[in-house]
Amino acid sequence: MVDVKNTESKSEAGAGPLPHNVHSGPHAETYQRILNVAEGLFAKNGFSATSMRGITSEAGVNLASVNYYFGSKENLIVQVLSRAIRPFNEERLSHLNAAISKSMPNPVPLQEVLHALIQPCFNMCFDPTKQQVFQLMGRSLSEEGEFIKEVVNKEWHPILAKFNPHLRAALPHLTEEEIFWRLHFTMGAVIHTGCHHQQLTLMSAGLCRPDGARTLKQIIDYATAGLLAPGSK
Amino acid sequence: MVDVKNTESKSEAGAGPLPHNVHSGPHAETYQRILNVAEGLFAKNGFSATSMRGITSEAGVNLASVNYYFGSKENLIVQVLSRAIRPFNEERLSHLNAAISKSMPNPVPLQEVLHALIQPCFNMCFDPTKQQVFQLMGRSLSEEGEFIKEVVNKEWHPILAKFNPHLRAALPHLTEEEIFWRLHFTMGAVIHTGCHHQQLTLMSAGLCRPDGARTLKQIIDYATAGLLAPGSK
DNA sequence: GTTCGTTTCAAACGATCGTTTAAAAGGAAA
DNA sequence: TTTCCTTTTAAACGATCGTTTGAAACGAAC
Repeated sequence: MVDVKNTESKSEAGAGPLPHNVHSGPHAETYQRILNVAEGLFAKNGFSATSMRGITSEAGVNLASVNYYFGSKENLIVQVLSRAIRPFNEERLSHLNAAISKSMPNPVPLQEVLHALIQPCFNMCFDPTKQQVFQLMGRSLSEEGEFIKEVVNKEWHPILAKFNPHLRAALPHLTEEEIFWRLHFTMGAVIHTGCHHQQLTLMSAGLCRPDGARTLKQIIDYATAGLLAPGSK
Repeated sequence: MVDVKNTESKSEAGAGPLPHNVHSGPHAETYQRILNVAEGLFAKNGFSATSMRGITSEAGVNLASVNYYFGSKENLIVQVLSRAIRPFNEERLSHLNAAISKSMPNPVPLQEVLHALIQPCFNMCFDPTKQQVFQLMGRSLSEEGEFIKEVVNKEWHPILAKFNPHLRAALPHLTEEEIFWRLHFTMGAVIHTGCHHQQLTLMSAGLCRPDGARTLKQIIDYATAGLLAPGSK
């Protein structure tokens, strides 16, 4: 048996999604199955309300498998979050790079910067096979446990660094501080809409029936105007 | 002993904050102490991560007191939420009514409608003695348990009904559907900012140091422009 | 077939959960 | 003081929690 206790419990998880254990062979199936089921249950019910027994029974694996592969529930949460966020942020970056190439040598239009930032959100949260991932991210901001926010912030930071200069170029009338404010508002609108769009349907008595394309257009129109509003500069 | 089991467990909680038990006398102290402590712990750690033992020990009351006065943890959550939301929404309405009187017979300017809707949020979440309440409301949208969302929606509905005609009057260029979309975006920005403003400080590396007044001005500028953006009408 | 490292398994660990119970304590009315 | 109802209390209920254990099952190497 592999000794799992020598590994740091507060594991920094190293550079990426590396499993808690060194494992090779057919185990990959169990490992991945746990990740997939955990992602769905965490998204649906929250972290603390999801039990390891709920995960393992739905995944059809033994209860001890989670601690065998991930060491602890806390580390499982970190792995689930990291895996969920990564491809999502990669899509943002590839959209932005495409927009940069297309606009070269001119600055990227604001709408296209916003599109690259936001489109992956709604592409995800209206896809029945992936919507749980976005719910998961929205939930992770409100959930107890500081280590959860750390994961989200760690993944968000390089995205911000890449988008920031293009926002500054597109919004020369704003101070850097104002850009941060309005970007924060925009992300709030995106996250809230992505996670709670059923509330919009409810509030409008069915008048608004959000889907990916319509939601994207509506929020880009709104955010573009909000960001372009006069600043103090 | 009062028989508590004949009362409906899935209690609709009647018309308001009425306690689970009919009680009169000095008990009010225990009852209120539970509500106050529960509010703080729910806000800080979430509903399912907060235990009854944690509540009662911090409140200095007996463990059984919660079930005696509230019947169940679920009903305690409902009571805490309802009590927290009510004065907050009353402040919104009184601000709106003041703005109506001032503008009479002209329509209320959009900025003032937004001010009435938003100001109580930031008045609350930057007040150290009340900030937990807003965190609680933001959390309640993401938390497991459908009954939680029901409470929030029930309290939100009359607010929407009262504000809606003034939004329509101030935004004649938008369809009703578009107004709902953009109002939803605005509330997303408000809730996200109110609940996670420390993330803004982090993201801006300390450049943005939100306080009630500054946050209010920034978000009203942003949301006004977003709502006034051209529509499809 | 035997060996050895990996993975799975059933079972149990101690801890904590929300809730219930029956008795004790308290306090006003008689 | 006695009565009656309200409130508080300590203790226990069964259930579930995350985690650990040691043995069984598996699969390649020899």
